[in-house]
Amino acid sequence: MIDEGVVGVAELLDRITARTYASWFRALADPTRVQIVEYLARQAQAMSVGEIVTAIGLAQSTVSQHLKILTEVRFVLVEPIGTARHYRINDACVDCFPSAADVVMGRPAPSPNGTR
Amino acid sequence: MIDEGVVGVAELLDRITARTYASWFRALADPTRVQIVEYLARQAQAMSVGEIVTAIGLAQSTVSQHLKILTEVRFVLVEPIGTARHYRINDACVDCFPSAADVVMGRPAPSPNGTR
DNA sequence: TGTCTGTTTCGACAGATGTCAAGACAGTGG
DNA sequence: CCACTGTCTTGACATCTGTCGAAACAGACA
Repeated sequence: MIDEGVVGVAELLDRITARTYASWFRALADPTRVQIVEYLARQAQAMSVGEIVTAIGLAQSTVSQHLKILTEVRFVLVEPIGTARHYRINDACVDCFPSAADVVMGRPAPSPNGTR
Repeated sequence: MIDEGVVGVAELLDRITARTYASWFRALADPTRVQIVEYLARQAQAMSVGEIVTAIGLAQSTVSQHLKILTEVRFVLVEPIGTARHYRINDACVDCFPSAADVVMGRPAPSPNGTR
């Protein structure tokens, strides 16, 4: 996809792709969001906002804002349950995100169905 | 009420660790820095600032600022050569960064000498 | 209907960030 | 010594970000 050019001319990662990767990294560029993601990743089931707020210890509007950011990049998924909303980690992103890190850091991306 | 679970305990990732991980992700939370890292990762040798500036196409002071950020988290290493400074990717971080991503995303970290 | 309850959105504010031009700084070579 | 060259630092500016309280919103239920 990146298409190594002809001679040693090292082309740049195109701006669109770079911006996409950056948006993924930016989603985890805040300690609170790191805690939220790591917390959700360790839960067997989806958690309500109230439970996450209790765990994190910040204002509910703040946590809601972080969850919005995390859902926009689809690191976490949301499912409405009655009047509540339950959030859970997106297993697909658990795979694709470290792979993106590999690519940016110059390592071959792991095979899709692969023996990672 | 929060803890001592009937169900899973689910402690939070401590703030210090979360802040450390977040600082790593933040270093790549900008498209320009993603391009710089990916560019350096594809180079066989260390590159001068001037070469990087040419590749990136932004002001020299801007690139210098980004390189400072990347060296602070040690994603990039610098070696002075005469009046110039050459930057290269830090292979150790090429390993540790995707591993950190694994941890945050709730996957077991790859083994240190691992068959990754 | 009206009132809970759980959640999102809004408005505000301090602080961080990305960018550039201009200036400072350190080797190198005349 | 002076000038040149490559790089870093500074100052300025607009924009973005994290946080909170307050307000808005929507489903459940009396």
